[in-house]
Amino acid sequence: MDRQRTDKNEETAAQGRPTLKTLAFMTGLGVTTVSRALKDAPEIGAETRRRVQLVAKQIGYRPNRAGVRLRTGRTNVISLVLNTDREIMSFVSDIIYGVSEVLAETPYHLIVTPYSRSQDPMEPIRYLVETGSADGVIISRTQPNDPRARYMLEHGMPFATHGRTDMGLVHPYHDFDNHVFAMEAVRRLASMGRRKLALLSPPPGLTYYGHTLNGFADALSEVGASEIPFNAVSIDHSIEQIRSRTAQVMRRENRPDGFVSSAAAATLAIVAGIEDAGLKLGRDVDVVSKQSSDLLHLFRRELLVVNENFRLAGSDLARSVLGWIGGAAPGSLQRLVAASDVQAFSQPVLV
Amino acid sequence: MDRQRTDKNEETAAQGRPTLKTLAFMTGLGVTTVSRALKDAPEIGAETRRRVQLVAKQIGYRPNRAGVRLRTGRTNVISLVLNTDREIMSFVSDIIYGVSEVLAETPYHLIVTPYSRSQDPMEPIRYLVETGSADGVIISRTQPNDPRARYMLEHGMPFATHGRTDMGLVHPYHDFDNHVFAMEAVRRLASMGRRKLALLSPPPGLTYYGHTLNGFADALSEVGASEIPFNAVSIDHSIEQIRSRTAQVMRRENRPDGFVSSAAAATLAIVAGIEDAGLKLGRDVDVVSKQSSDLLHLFRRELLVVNENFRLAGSDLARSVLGWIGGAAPGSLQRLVAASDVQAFSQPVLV
DNA sequence: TTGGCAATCTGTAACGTTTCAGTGTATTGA
DNA sequence: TCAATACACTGAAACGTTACAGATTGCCAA
Repeated sequence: MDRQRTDKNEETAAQGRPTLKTLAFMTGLGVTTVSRALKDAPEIGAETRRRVQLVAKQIGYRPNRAGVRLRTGRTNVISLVLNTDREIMSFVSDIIYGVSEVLAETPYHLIVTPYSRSQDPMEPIRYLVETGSADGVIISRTQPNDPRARYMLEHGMPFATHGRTDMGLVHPYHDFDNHVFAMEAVRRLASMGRRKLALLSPPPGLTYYGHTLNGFADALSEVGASEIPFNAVSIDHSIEQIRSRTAQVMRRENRPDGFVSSAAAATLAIVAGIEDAGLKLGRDVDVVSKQSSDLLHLFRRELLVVNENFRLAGSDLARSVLGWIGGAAPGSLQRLVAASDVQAFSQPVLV
Repeated sequence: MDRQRTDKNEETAAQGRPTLKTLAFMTGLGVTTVSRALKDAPEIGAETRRRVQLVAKQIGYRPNRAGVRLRTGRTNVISLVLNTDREIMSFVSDIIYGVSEVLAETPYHLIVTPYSRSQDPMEPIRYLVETGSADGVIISRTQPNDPRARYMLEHGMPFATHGRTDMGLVHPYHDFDNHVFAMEAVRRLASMGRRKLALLSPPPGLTYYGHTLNGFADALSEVGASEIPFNAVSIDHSIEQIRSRTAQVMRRENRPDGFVSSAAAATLAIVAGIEDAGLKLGRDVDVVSKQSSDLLHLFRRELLVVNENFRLAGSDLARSVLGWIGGAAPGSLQRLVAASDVQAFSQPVLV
């Protein structure tokens, strides 16, 4: 009996990666005690606890994720659900960086769960919930009535949304105040004497489409400017579509003298369209655009910009999900980021 | 005995997610048989196999990842290792999309493993290998003598690199032919009468830095043009640094009349610098740039571009790692993508 | 008839972890 | 002195899967 036990432990100790059994053998304790000692359980003697933790650190013990997951059901995984064709480029990497930054200090891994044109957006969510592949989920392209959020709430899956919902259900979110953005943009254009404004909106259906539209409309009436309809396209459309539609609109009699654009890439297309029509940015028309990296001023110095920080969004979303998992009230994990002021180009300090 | 068994199975069947035990109970077979039947093992009767697979599909059975992982050591995970501050923006999302696209059709999940300024690039690699957190790894920012590749090769971890190494070791890679890119760029500039060329290179240290430099030099001597040194900056530098360095160089007596740029964002800075110096793109100087999305022509129509497809890189890298895991020879999983021709702006068809 | 063999199927153990239900020993209160 | 109790620790079982080593059956050759 004693011999067999010794054999078994030596066998274990000889293996590559240390496990609880290895630690138990080295400390002369039972596996249970070691497990408890590592998580600071109260019924373990202070000295034993220290000893175990010391040995664990020395030999570089790391709990086996599969073992923990099988036993507890906890995956230590946060899933970021992404639309792989619609999402605007640099946006995604920033969010991923932000999320990673937060998860790096935790035992959590980030898994990217994609879905594409053909698929129901619910599919990856159902997969995650049904298979229990993650402890928490981050979604974007949030809708006012978002079936994904409702589903996860019903199934007890912690999540955070990039953008708000409007279903009377409470859950963590991170959102940029697009209402204020649109208002400030309009006010700025108005202050420059622009009176006929067009909006290149977010994709209809998403929550911030409404916020943007309302802000735009509110400010229009505030400053007494009027809207030139431009709603056949949104920032989800292709560069070429936006460009040609802009050119079309700019060739009309009653053309806009100001644009508000919800995305930087789309702004490039708007400007191209303006110039296709033979008009000049800054003289015939001004454009206020959101951007997530500071590049638009290089493009045309006449552009007016408002910065939206997606890296911040990512880290915020990650913290929110972790908070919910950790037992915080979902209602306390909501954040609406104020839109910064509209910025014009200022000559950089040359070295 | 019989009663106990029945109880146990009924208990199981009542649970949320179906397991092999559930299937065993429903089919009246043993757990082992069910497991074998699902993976088309030869010693299972044809009818039994069909029956088990039918029931499994009906009740939506999905193998528990933790169970499989614990038992077999296989994680069904591919890890994409990313530098979270240096990587150029849109580049990353494209790669992720490409990888996802391939993994979506497999049982593999994609986990993003970040590392940042402060860290040793080896750290995430060691973590992955030591903890066995992934079955395969994708790395970028590859160096001629890359310790990460060597380490993974030594430890039997399948991987693929974005960019080649030059250590005499064979492993899968995906690379864009930057030698040809640089040559074609120089040739194009030469054909336009440009004779004094500057190169905004990739970061020194990375393998494709050398490829680019060599291609640039080779073509210079071929066409009899000369180089204006511009090697105090690389595409890893900040937009502002590149911009001011460019302006500096352009104000010199012996200024370049042509640029070759290895990245689109950097090209924006180069053009800004050129204009800061009071010169005009297309008249005083021409610029050939790589780009990964078709936006540079919107920026300045005089720009000449070569497209590099990072989404393709991603899917290629994913396929390579899977191939290696699946037993293919690593030497057969290498791909060098030819650089496409230099493209000038052509008026788009307006709708 | 019998031994052998192929064709199917099955129970048990193990992967590493945590939880449950203890076990043994010293300390306390009366 | 004895029971009660706090303290420190422990083995066994379970999570879901696969591999190993059988078990049962029918069939065929000798």
